[in-house]
Amino acid sequence: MTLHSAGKRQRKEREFRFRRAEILERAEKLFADGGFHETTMAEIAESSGFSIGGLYRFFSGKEQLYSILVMEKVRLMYDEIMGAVEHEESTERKIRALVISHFAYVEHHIDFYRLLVGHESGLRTAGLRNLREQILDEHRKHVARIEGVLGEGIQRRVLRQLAPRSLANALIGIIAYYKFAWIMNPHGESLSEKVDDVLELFFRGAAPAAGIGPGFHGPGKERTLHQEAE
Amino acid sequence: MTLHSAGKRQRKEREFRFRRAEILERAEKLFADGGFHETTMAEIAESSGFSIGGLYRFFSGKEQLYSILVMEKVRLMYDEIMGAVEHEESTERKIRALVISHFAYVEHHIDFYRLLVGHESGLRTAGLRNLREQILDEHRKHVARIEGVLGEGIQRRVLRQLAPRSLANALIGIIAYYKFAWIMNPHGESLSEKVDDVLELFFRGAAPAAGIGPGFHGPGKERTLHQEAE
Amino acid sequence: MTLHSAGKRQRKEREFRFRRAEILERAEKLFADGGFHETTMAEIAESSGFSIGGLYRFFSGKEQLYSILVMEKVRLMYDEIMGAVEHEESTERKIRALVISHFAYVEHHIDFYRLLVGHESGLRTAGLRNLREQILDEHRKHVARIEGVLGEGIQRRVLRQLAPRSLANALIGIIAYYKFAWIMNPHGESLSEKVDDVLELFFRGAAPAAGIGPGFHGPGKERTLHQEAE
Amino acid sequence: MTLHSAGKRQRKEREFRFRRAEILERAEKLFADGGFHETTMAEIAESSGFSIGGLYRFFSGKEQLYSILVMEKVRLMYDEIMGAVEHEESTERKIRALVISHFAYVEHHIDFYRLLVGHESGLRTAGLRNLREQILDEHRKHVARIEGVLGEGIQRRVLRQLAPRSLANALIGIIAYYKFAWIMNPHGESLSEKVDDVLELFFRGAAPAAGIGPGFHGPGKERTLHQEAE
DNA sequence: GATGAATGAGGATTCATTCAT
DNA sequence: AATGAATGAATCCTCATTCAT
Repeated sequence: MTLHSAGKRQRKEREFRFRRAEILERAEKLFADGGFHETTMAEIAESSGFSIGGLYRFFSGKEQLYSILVMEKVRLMYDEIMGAVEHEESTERKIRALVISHFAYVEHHIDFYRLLVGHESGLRTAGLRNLREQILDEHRKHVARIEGVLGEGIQRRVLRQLAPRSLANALIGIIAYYKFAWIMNPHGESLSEKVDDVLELFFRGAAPAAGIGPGFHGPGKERTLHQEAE
Repeated sequence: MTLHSAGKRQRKEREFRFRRAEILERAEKLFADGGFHETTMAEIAESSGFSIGGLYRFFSGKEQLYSILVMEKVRLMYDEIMGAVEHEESTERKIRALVISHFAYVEHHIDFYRLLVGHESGLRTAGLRNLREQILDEHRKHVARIEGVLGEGIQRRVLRQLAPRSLANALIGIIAYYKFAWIMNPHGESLSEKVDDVLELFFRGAAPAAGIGPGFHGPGKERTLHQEAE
Repeated sequence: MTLHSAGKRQRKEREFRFRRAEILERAEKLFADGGFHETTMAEIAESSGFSIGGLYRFFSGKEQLYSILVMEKVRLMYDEIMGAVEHEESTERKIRALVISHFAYVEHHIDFYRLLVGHESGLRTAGLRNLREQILDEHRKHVARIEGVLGEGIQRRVLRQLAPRSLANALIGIIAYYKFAWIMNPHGESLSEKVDDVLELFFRGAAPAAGIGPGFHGPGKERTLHQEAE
Repeated sequence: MTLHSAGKRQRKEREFRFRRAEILERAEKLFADGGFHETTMAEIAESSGFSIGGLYRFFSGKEQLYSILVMEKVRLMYDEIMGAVEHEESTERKIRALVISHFAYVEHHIDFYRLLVGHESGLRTAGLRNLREQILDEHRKHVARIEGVLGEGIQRRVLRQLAPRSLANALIGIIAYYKFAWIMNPHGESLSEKVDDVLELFFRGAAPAAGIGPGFHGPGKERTLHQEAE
């Protein structure tokens, strides 16, 4: 009977998780469409096939539901992205994997991205202020890991001798804006096609290659900023 | 008497504008702290020294107040930024001016930036959906102007023969993320110091200059992506 | 100078009355269109060309304005109607004059009638409860005067030996409903054309004349109610 | 279980209707006392033993509550009245039944009558303008049915060859005013006692029967209007 | 006297959360 | 365990009235 109860409990447990996940999935869509305040517990209940009271068996309240939803997804997202990165060896392949997986994630989780982009970060209640901090923490960890990759690349002389933080800012910024632009505009083209674009710009920058063009000026700021003046 | 009344009306008019601006300023701070929904008209009234009813002489409602606040500031922001750009002649100075003025604007309008970053874009009501579209429109216009600058740079051979849109995405992305990172982190360092960082990364990219290092491979993707593998 | 001031005061007085009347006239239209609550002091001010504060020189508040408006008009109405009646000598001419002047008054004061018909009589505040009583009082006086006319008619054997109150109820009811029907329906036909209709029905009733038709049954209820059964 | 749930649902349904009716009943009293605007949702909630929010399970808002209240009652009223009429065969009995049931309805639904008499018909909002039209529509239907009865009476030679509309106006007018007078005055006497009064006046009019009195003049307006002058 | 800006009480409505069934 | 009816605090907005200018 111990075995039996154990099995029963396990099944219950599994079922519990399953239902919880289902609620989160439906809520994700609703929050993405309407934002936190515009979405009501009644709508979430309706949409997920539960009763209003039933939701409270899985979550202690609306804020917790929202926080858990966002945090779970944020962690999954960064894990998935960094997982792809860690499978690679060379710095360049890592960076390429980073861009690819970032883009793939948006493309496959549009609702979550819309939710995240539309997330009102200045929320006043304690629970949601906390959420904001947690999201930022995860983001910071993500940045740190990227800095690690880039720092390694610098040591390997694949990247220039700049502050890893600066390189990370640029890389993340370019990736983030491509994602934003894609989300905000009519999705004619796939984001995945832009991977090479991003890599090209991140690695080689916007200026024509040295030695080509009016003359060679050596690396550095001076060249970059005054080249045209000549 | 005409003169007298005219003067009076002008004074009233000026005072009206002044008070309205004052309300907006206070509201900006509150919205930045708490978001749209968490901020009440009563708080705005309290904070700006008006009665609740008084606010309605200046704005037809909370949504209008918020929308006007955001749109006025967004337009001012882009105008100020692009104004600085247009004073420059060379492409490189234009781009440098763009970065500088972007950064300066954030530094001088922290509250507004926090508001904009925390702006919940998934708001359901007609008025706020409209606001979202207007913000995006202004943003698109801004991007288009930057594309113009970059397109010119391409013609002048100061920038590589890439799609202006791609260059713009990269530049805006890097700028935006620097701003975001600065807003979100303890503001030890000034953002203005980072201008050269951004320019360096945007123009020259993350890879070491060609012709320096293990060998020269000519420009192009191949080099960029496989250099390390060698 | 006494004379002078007296003249001045008189002029002021006249002007005061004139302005007051003008306000009431404009307010009448607004109240007729929108009812008491839907009409704001600001609208009345706007419509009558006064400032909001200015209205309070003539009336101590909205309820008083409304009450005065209604009571003055109600009294004028009944006075005008009964004035026409009193000019007549014979009972029948008096009754005819009553109908005519009732109808004429509606036709010439549609706004006021709409106001009166739309008047919410169950108002809770002391001032408006009082108004309701006053209107009823005037109405009762009007009914009493009509009863007087009708009582006289009974004595003169021009009217049947019924209770004057009953005759009055019938007459007033018929008149009132004609007015109501006319106000509520597309005003194709003029109400004045209906005067003879009303008189015919009031005097002679709906049943065919005795002695004409299947047989004579003598006056009285029996005939009226069982005639058809035969 | 189907049976069980079905029973349960039915019980719920019945209870829902019951509570809804209870709210309407209490609201009727309050609206009758204070009119639409003076009555607050809080009062209705208090009076009917619900919480404020609870009312919104039954009605989508105050206007809907009011509209439903009025329309349901208006329809019931006319149905009940005309139901009594339709049970009769002869025109005279029909008319008598009409008067009786009109009077009975007022006597048994004083609150509703007060509400209807005090109903402010000039309400500005869309919902209440609509209500006004609906009330008028029902009234028009009622008038049309009465015209039908009277038209039939004309064909049966029980009523004079006048326009059915005119006869209807007179009958309805007399009935309505008796009701109004009764509602507005201290209710010493019962309205039902007045039925014969009304019928006598409607059928035979106010003038003495022809052939009785100073002389016989034959039927027609001339007699009616100039009799006294002779 | 005249103005109209300012006040703020008051009311309809929403919705997260609870809890009796 | 599950339900969903009930609660009532919280919020936006209106507008009669006042009063400084």
